[in-house]
Amino acid sequence: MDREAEIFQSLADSTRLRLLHLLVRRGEICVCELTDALGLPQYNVSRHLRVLQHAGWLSDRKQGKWVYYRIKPELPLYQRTLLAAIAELEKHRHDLKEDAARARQRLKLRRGGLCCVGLVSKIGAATTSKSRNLKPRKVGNTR
Amino acid sequence: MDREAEIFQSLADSTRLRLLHLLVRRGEICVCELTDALGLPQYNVSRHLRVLQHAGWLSDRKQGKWVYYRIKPELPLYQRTLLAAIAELEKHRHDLKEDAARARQRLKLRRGGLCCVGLVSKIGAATTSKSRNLKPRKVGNTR
DNA sequence: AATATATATGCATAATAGCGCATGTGAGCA
DNA sequence: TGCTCACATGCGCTATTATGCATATATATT
Repeated sequence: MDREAEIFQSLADSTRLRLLHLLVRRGEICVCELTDALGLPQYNVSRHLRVLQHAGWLSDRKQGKWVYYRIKPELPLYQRTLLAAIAELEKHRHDLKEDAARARQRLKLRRGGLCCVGLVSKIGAATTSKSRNLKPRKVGNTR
Repeated sequence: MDREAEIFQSLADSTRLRLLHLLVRRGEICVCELTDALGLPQYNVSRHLRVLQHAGWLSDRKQGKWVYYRIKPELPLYQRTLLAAIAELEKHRHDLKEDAARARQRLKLRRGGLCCVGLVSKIGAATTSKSRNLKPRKVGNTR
């Protein structure tokens, strides 16, 4: 598969569209926030992020235990056009609005720019629960 | 796979990007013309066209033995934005320019709006050769 | 040093996609 | 009526992909 087909391939998955959509809307978001916003297992989110990054969409930044992802700045025009199409998708898909709402709530919990400092007792967020890789309980309805 | 992921999936293939690109540029084109422009076996082109049509990109029109495909008019905004991205791709991919050049030559041969009237002896076009489904000999260089 | 948390990944499996080949279908023409 | 041509499709094969589970890695924290 050539380069451009790979880029389109990276968009050919509902989870990845949801991730990109959130990153387009909200800027830099860490994995645990994305995991909570989407209500999917962490390993799942992590792997889809890797696909998106490999396709050239994302850059990441490690800070402490967390990894923040964002849309790579300076994308070629056709990729920015594709992102515009994804943003436009929100008008067709209610689930993207729900993702955005959950993300908004989750991002409120940041303290000093950090994504989840001492959240365990506060909200019982999925990724900070005791059991590892437990499918997080749904924050809202997930389609 | 939901609707939008299916639409992106339909773009995640090099052959389909080439087909869409030609249809965006040239309007209505019949299968044999597309087959010659791409230099691929007819059954291959036919199947990819079906995928694109199923994803909602194309409408077709039968005329005699031929089937003409074109981009469906009145696509939702985000799909038109996607087509804009595909058109923009030409600046990154030389092969799309080559497709366009071969298509231009092939479309010149139309007579009275028909795609290939009595072309057999004239150009020995791939799809009009004696043997069925023989891989067409290359019209130009095909990557 | 031991433990807990955030993230990534190896492995097995099931689902899917593309391709080549042969053949079916339907229209036009001799 | 039979043949040819344009197009479509069923079948078998192979390659790729998504997912769940378990676990590795790395960075705090105690």
